[in-house]
Amino acid sequence: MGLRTGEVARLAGVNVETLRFYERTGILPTPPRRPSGYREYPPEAVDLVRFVKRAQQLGFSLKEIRELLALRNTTQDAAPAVRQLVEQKLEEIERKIADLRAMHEALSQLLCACRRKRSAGCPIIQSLNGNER
Amino acid sequence: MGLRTGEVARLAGVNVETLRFYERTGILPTPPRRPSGYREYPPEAVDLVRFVKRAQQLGFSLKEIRELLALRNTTQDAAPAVRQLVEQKLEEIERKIADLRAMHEALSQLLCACRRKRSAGCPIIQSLNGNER
DNA sequence: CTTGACTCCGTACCATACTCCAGGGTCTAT
DNA sequence: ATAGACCCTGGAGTATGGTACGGAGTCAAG
Repeated sequence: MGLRTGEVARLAGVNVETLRFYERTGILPTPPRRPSGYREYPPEAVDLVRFVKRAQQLGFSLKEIRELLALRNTTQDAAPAVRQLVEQKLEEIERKIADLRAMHEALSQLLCACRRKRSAGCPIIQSLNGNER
Repeated sequence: MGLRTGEVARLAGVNVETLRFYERTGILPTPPRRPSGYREYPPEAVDLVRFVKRAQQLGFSLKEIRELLALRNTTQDAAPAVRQLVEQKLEEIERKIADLRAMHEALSQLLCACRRKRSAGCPIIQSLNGNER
């Protein structure tokens, strides 16, 4: 009563080959197999794949996503190194949110046709123009 | 008194080749040239490249970024098609912000070690588990 | 017990976004 | 006037993230 590749793929909105690719590259854990060799995924596999897809849309690479996923198994008494990684990721996320907000603002401005005072530059570009990073 | 490729590249934190690549693929406008053939970039070119880099970190492809950049020249009386594109982008941005916030929440939870009641699943994965998109 | 849909594997191929030459010209400081 | 740092071009090469394919086995329904 596990899911087969085709079912997981359909439910998660990806190609079957993508599942194999994720397995090969360590994003997806290797699922148990039937005697026939067929993979039998637990239902959580679908959530996992959806997570990966969303995280990609947020600009995270598969490598980074692997790191994020590794944090799942972090015990409450996480090693300081892990805590540090999490803190770093939190900052990164905060930066992304700030950037997206600035971009949102710029686009809104553009939309509401509230033509700014002959602005000295394009608002869209200036939106993500924050000081060095 | 324009900037040369090396200067723009250094200031924007990219490779010189990347500038040429962006020019070839229509991300950067072709800059004026000296008689010698050397490119002379206006200072805004640096902002432009930085914008591209940031937008990429937010999960936008160069194709999408080209579209965003095209919106710069949108007049206040933008065609309805353009307005629609902007609205669409705004929604996309809102979704990304929501996803990032969820991710932030999940990671924070993990960090403060406030071990949840034997949660039925991993908070990180569940963070981006929102209903179909 | 066969048909049609599905799965397996390995390998090759693809698109995107760079990145690196080679072989040559330019610029400026000494 | 020449060294050393920089720029030019076209084209090949690389990394990432898949996608496609061929040949073979599996499985449920009729």
